Amino acid sequence: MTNGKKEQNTQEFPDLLRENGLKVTSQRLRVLEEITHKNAAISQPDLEKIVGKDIDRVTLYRILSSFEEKGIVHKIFDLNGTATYAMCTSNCTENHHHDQHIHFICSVCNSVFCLDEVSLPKITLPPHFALHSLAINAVGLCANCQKED
Amino acid sequence: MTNGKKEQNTQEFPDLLRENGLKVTSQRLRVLEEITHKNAAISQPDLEKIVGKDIDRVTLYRILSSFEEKGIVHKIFDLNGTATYAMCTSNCTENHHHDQHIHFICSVCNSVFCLDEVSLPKITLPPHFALHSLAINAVGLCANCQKED
DNA sequence: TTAAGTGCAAAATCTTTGCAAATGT
DNA sequence: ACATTTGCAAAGATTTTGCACTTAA
Repeated sequence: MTNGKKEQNTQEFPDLLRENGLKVTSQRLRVLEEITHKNAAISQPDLEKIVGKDIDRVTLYRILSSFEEKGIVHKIFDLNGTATYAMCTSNCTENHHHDQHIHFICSVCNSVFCLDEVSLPKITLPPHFALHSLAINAVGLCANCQKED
Repeated sequence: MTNGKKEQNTQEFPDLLRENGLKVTSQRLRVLEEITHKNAAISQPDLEKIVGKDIDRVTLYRILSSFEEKGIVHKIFDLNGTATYAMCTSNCTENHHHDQHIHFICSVCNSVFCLDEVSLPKITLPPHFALHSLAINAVGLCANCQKED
């Protein structure tokens, strides 16, 4: 189980931004750090709490949507419909995401984990439905919350 | 492909409400009609447009959340994170939903379909994850939007 | 130097809360 | 008659927009 991060250390963030035609700013680096910091996807509200002292709320919105647009991060909605963000693993390009992995959402702590190593099932749809991608959310108890039962 | 409705005609709505300890009001009947009317789940904003003249926005919020709480409808988030609602098929009780079917979300018209007849795949999670339920969203083109390509 | 990015103010939405009036049983 | 439900007003939260100032390249 990973956070989907590309085994990339902090050093690589400026390159990541440049590759995507984005200027390297302290705010963007900070957001990248926070997103990769946790073992799970991070919600917009949580991000806001963490960086809110340093980064304007509006700027955060704009940074996150530009990251998503460029394929740097992907956006998952948790059980409450709250947007959460995780790094894209690979192959994600502008307006074309390949976040084809299962997400695990803990029903207790609401954490979102990207399960890159679990393979996607084959789904057969009824006639006249053309499948482009699958978004699978497995809901249950994460390791941490099981302990506390 | 169905809307998840229990083959129930309009006549049965009052019973459905009574069974769930809810009073039969014209507003609630109206919302039930609209939710079962379409072949797909309906979003809160769309519902609001349709019934907005007759039902207060706040009342709509309260009706939808009471329906969800009682297990009359279930809530799915579409690709934009917008709440959409569809009838529960069966076995849904207060605070315990069994909407264990795949949802198909059209990336063009954003419609959400409940695919009751598609069986759920088996997913094997990494150690220390306890699975409770699967929420699978298949994204692609629905029959209508394929025609218009 | 200059195009892109940021912060602040303000607008536009979306969602919740409190309470008096209306309604179903 | 009485508990629920509704509508309205208002508060609170979230998200977007416009614009002047700042910053990276």
